[in-house]
Amino acid sequence: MPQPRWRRRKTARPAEIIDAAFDVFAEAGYAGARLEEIARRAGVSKAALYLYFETKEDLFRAVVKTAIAPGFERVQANAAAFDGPLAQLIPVVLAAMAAMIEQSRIPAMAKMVIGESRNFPDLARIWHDNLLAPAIATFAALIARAQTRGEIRSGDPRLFVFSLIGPMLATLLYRSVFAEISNDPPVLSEIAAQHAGVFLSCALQEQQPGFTK
Amino acid sequence: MPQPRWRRRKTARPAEIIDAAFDVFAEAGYAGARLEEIARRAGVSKAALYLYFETKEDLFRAVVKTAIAPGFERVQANAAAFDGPLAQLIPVVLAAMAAMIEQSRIPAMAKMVIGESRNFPDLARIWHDNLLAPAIATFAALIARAQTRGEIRSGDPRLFVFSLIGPMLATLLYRSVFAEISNDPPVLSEIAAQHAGVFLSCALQEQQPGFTK
Amino acid sequence: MPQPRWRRRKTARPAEIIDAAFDVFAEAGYAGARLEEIARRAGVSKAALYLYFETKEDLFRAVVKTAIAPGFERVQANAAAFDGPLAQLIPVVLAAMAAMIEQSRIPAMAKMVIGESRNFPDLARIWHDNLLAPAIATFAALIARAQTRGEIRSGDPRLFVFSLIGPMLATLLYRSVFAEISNDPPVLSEIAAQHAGVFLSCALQEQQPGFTK
Amino acid sequence: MPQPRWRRRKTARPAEIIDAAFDVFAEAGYAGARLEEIARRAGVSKAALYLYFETKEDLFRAVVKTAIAPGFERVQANAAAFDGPLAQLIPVVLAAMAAMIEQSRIPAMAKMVIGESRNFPDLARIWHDNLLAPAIATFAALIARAQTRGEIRSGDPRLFVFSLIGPMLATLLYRSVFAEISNDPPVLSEIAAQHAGVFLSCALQEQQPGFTK
DNA sequence: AATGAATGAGGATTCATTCAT
DNA sequence: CATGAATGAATCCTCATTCAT
Repeated sequence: MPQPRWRRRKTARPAEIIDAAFDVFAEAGYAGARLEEIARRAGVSKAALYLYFETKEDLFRAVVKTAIAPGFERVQANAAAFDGPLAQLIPVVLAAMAAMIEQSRIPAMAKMVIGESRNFPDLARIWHDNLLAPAIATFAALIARAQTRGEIRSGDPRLFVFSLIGPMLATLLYRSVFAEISNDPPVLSEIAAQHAGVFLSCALQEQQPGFTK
Repeated sequence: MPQPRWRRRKTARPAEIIDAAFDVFAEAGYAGARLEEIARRAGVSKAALYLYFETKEDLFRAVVKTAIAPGFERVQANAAAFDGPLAQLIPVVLAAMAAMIEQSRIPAMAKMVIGESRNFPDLARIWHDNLLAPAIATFAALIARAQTRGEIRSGDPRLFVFSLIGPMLATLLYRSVFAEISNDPPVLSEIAAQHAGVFLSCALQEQQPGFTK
Repeated sequence: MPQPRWRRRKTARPAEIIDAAFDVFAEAGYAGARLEEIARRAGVSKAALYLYFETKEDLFRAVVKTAIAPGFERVQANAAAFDGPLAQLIPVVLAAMAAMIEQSRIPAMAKMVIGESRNFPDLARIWHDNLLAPAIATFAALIARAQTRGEIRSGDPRLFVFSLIGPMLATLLYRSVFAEISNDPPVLSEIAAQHAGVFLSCALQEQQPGFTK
Repeated sequence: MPQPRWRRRKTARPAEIIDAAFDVFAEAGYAGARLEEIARRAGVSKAALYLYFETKEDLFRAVVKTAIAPGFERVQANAAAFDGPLAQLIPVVLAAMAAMIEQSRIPAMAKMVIGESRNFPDLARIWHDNLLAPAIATFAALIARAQTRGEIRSGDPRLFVFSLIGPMLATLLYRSVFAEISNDPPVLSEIAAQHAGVFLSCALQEQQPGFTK
């Protein structure tokens, strides 16, 4: 009589279920995910899911909300607190982001948010308001400050943010979409390093003619 | 004096169906899409879909294959044929891509491919092999050549492609995911113009110290 | 190859389904009724039910509405049109009602309406407004007229309607509730005949003392 | 100084549960009733119900059996013991029944028995054998005796019982089915009073011709 | 070629009931 | 005695797919 057939685990259960659900949703999308499969992976019965979540949709929301990566916020906070020249910050921040993303489930999560945004606009809003908007604002502010200090050429700071972050997002998606297909997909940390160089090139280019639109 | 208009439909039907299906798949994802809705929008009966496509999956494949944007190939071909300095090509190419994307259904398509890649690995492969891989190869070759000419600093050309294209992909996804949420989403053509400047900064920076990792 | 596996019977189907549903609902009550059983008895698949009715509730409503017996209305109309002395009308009307009820499904229907009235207040209202209220009003008017003519003693006409109809309702319910139990349940037509005599006794009693409240 | 109040509950529990169950069954019918709701109203856990009742069905039976109104038996006993003229008894008995019913849960109970009789024939039998059959027999005997005394016209005594009781049953059901719908439903005590007069009219009518069928 | 009608397979959800504590 | 946690067995409902016309 080693373990009782089931343990009372009211506290642990929701997290375990969310965990299992994350995987299933990530693999199959919202509509394609089967509650039975989620239950199986969580090691509970289908009915048990309903002890913790009202509906499939409710569970999905919980999954998405849970995954608003805390790691991301830390990186962003560090960046916001930095006061030195941008040229010192950028390589560090990009490397930190790369490392954090690589060991998180952000890629799978990003795929889900992208794929289900139309069906769950409220979740898209949550991601936007809690994650993307603040991150963009933080970086835009850093860039704007750098511009006043003469470290960065003139231009729309928000667009510079997309210039800065975009390649990492592209890499991340490329990897997770074509994981099984491309035999040597780009590595996030490498893109981070090389792109930091590209981005910072523009720092001293202000006077150089010929490259503005 | 027969019914020529009715006759002619026979040829047009598959395309009309694919067209309607595109919209529905784009809005709801593969699993969430209802054949009934597709039929309704195509103006035919549900059963009629089966005259042209064996299964829902078959129709989805047709949709995705059809959407491998021809516009994209043209832009890429133009770029491949260009022989001048990269600094002249980049702004033109990015602007062309922005224009082409803005009036195409590529954003919706990208969302679908991203969202369903795990369920349809063969489609992911098709997109990869027919669209992304050649595009990346073309640009990587251009960059490599520019490097030998001393126009671009040293570094992995494939990664430079992500540096070049990533911001546009990020913008495109941001727009389509947060369309209803963000009140002034970045404009693709503007990102194209400004990012061209950023990217090309590195052309002459080779000797400048301090920005490599 | 005698009969095709199924016949196209779009027109007949809804009525057949309602018919089968009536029986099942009557036997098991709303909640206890199984759509599978209804489908089986109607000779269709469960899914076919949904071609004609949106939900189980919808089907139930259709059943109840359909059963607002047209026979009843005829009897009532005849009664309303009659202009002779009440003593001639009553026996005829009660006999007609008994005959009509005996060959209709009103008893089963009444059981259902009684049992589910709390869960389907709108249906209770429909029965009330379309069947009971008019019937009560008709009879109350007849009795009121008879009172002005001196044919019926004074008293609340609506209450007289309950005096007149109540025994038949009681009989009808007794029969359908205890059908399998009582070995000689009262017969509706007999109650109708005998009670007509009882009710009309009061016609000439007006002057007799001692029985008014 | 133990916990006497808590101890005492053990005895009270079953009755409390039956009480709560009565309400829920009355509101939703057997199938529609949720054990969870019953438990909630009884202030115990769902599992606790199973300490006192084997199954839902078992609990339902207990509810129905418990509700075989003792008040009813008293009224009936009084009637059976009466030996004067029927004209004196009837108004008193009907008034007593009206009063008793109005302050009891008989109406709700009647609805339940009517609604679930087919699913619980044994309960229908219990109600029949313990309540209705004796009551009918009692009144039929009274009427038969009155007939031998020349107080009541000839006719089937059992049918006279339905003539006598039917209007009250009709009123009771009308009130409980259309409680929320009819804005001035008939009052039981008034029907009792007025109908007593109607019924007794026939006492002295024996010789009068013209009202038999 | 086209479709209205029909269905089988399957999915989310509910609920009476059990079990370990 | 009492219960929170868990579940198996339905049950309603959906939808891709088929078939007779």
